[in-house]
Amino acid sequence: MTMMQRDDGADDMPDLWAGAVDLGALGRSLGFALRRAQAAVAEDFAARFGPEDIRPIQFALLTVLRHNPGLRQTQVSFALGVKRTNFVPLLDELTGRGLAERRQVPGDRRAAALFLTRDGAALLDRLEGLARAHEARFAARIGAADYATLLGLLHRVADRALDEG
Amino acid sequence: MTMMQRDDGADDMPDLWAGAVDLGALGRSLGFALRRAQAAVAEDFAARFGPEDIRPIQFALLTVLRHNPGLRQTQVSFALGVKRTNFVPLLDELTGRGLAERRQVPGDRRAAALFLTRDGAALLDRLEGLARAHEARFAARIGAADYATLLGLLHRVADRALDEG
DNA sequence: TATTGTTATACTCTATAACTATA
DNA sequence: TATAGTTATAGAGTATAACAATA
Repeated sequence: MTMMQRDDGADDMPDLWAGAVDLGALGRSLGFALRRAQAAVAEDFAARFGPEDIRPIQFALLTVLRHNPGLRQTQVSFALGVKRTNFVPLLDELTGRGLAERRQVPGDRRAAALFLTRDGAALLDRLEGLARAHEARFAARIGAADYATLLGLLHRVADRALDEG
Repeated sequence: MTMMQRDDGADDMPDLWAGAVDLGALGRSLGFALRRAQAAVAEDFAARFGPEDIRPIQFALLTVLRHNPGLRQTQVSFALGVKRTNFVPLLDELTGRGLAERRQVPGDRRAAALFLTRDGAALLDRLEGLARAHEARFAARIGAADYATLLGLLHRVADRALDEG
């Protein structure tokens, strides 16, 4: 129950103490609510995928490659919301670990088509089990119906209408 | 309508192209949905608060100081979900700009009590108008009722039950 | 001994500019 | 001229370890 720090270096960030503080308008801030939810989800993800040494964006990349073998680098980076310039080292790490690979594109010698390797596919098989448990945790926390509602609302927030600024 | 890059350095990360790619299980991933929503909200925040040179966490800090004058550094950092070690330079920047200040605590010479300065309060008055417009944009995007629902669901995701791992 | 604030440091994420080799 | 991928770099965000002053 105590929210004290562990002796030395390692802090923790107790969401529990926050209750004692008046957050004012932050309580009605979408950005702040997203931040808190992100932290909770990221913590659970790290606990499950950490032993496999896989971060969220890496899992997302492997998943996109499985469902879209042969996509160009730029297409994948855009789908993930990662600038193509930052995508390079991200992909490099996975290719370096033998999980993904670049292949030449017949018609265009500039382009690289991306594929999962056999090892990458095998790893992803295992990761998908972790992912299901990860999602299930939050579905259980707020209820399956609200979980589905939440996913839909988040995507509606992200999918800006074309007539908006 | 084109999602081409602007000539040179500046990429953009078109969420629109993502539709052409099969995201597979990512479509049912809470973390990925949070990431997309975060990006949309952060973009709007930056457009509005950028001219004031205020980032989300800085606005959050100013807001907490207004509603809780005299709190200790550690309490504020915990309320914001920022480790106290990372909180130091964050607060330093605001005190350096004359927006917040540390004061001595009578009973404890280790501690620092935090307050908004007059300038900080004046700035926050203006920022709160920007914040209202910022929130209103997303309330309008998905509807006021769904916006309220979304806020509630996000906080339920973050507020872990005590009997959970 | 424990806590408050602090420094130093490292790693990840994100962003811009500019380059190369192709087209 | 424009595009695909790349490099270099800088700014934030976040993490751990360890210290001084004080309790």
